[in-house]
Amino acid sequence: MYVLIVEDDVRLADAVAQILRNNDYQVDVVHDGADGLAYAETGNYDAVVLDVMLPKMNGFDVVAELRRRKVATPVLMLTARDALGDKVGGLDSGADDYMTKPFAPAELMARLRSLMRRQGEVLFETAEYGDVKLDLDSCDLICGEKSIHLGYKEFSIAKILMANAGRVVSKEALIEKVWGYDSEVEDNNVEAYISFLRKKFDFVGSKVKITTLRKVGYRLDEEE
Amino acid sequence: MYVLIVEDDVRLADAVAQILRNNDYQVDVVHDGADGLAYAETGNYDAVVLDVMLPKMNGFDVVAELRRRKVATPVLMLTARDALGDKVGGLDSGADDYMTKPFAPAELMARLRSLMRRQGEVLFETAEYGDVKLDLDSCDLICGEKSIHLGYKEFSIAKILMANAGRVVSKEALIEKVWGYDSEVEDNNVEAYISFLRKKFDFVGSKVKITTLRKVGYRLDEEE
DNA sequence: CGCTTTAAGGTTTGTTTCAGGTTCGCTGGT
DNA sequence: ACCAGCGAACCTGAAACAAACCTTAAAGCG
Repeated sequence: MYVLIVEDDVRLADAVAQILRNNDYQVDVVHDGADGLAYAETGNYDAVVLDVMLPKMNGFDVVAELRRRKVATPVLMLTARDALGDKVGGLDSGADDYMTKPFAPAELMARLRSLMRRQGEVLFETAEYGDVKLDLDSCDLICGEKSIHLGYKEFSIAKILMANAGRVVSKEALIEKVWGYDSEVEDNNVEAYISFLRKKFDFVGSKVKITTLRKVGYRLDEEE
Repeated sequence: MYVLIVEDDVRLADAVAQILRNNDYQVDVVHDGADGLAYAETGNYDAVVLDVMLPKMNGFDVVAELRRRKVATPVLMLTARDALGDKVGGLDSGADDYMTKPFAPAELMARLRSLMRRQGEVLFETAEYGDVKLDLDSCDLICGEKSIHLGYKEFSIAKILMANAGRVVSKEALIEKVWGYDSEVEDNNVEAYISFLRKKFDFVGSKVKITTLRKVGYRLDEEE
């Protein structure tokens, strides 16, 4: 479980980090909004703890931008005081929960657990679907005895498709998550990778297929 | 992105419309509750901004009626003053958010964005009428065990018909919503799609039929 | 070198058009 | 009133068309 802490007050940041580490979380800490956004954007965290008052970019803007970029990582906002305005602003801009400083360690943990549980229902964490597995370390696609290596981009796409198995993922979503929100990649690029992936799914003899939904996107399905 | 504004104060309505247009939304404005209901009911908007105090039919009743008719378009209610009663009433009757006048343009935009984002995630994944369902992700028409894929245009038309099930939809309305308000499409084109759709409704063995009303339009009906 | 991107031609699928047929409602004659 | 006949509106299948997508090869790039 990875958590990102974005908090400029170093003492508080350390304290929170300590609490989380004591509860067996992996923790990264950054100290301003711009860094927070950059880190969170990777989508590699299971939750983000985000202060409102931050150098470079305030917490609201960070969340808002994250959401705009279709990063769904749950965000717990910290605000200095019980300012109702902050609360409204926070939830509005896309945060999932909100907590006033100071707070008890137990409350922090409770809220975080709650957030991650909520997400757990929706997002697959296992890179596994049907008869195929995705080795998240080595980027190998595995099915039974056979396995084949995936390039990093192939791998990212496969991961996203598997996380949303059975649901449709649009080309735009793939581009945004794999290449970044403002990239100039052509649709054809995605198509090429889909083609590669199909070949590799085929090679390992999987029953899982990528089906195309014209004008809509792609979806991972299991052949019956 | 289409937004409907229902507000009897013409100056305010214009102001709001302007704000939205500046943010690249398509905006329609109507000035009383009855019209508001009629327009919103089409299901063709991504959000509705709805005043509480309205001629003909007040905002609460409009939302309540919308929800009763299974229209899930998110609604942002406007109320003249910070009357707590209004707020409770508004959220109670099915509105998704609530804002007091006067308000800052930025706040309006923030709340609208938040509403639409929320809609993107959770809102009905399927439209439903009689014994048929429309999978809004995969564009499949489903009835019992059978299902069949719809092309994008077919799908759009089916969606509009289902959103207005039991009511008549004119050919012009269909053309406007599916092809755009200034398109040069022939009526026959719509007729062709209606034909396709009938065939597919038939294929899945649905009891739902598209009935023609000469010189008027089409309507979705359930065979008794 | 392996991964990524670009380019080009081919394939499929959804869309539009067209032509002929059918239905419906109106009109005028009985 | 009734019915025949006519034209407008509508239906539908086939064929032409266009857009989206696939695939492969080859060119970049670290």
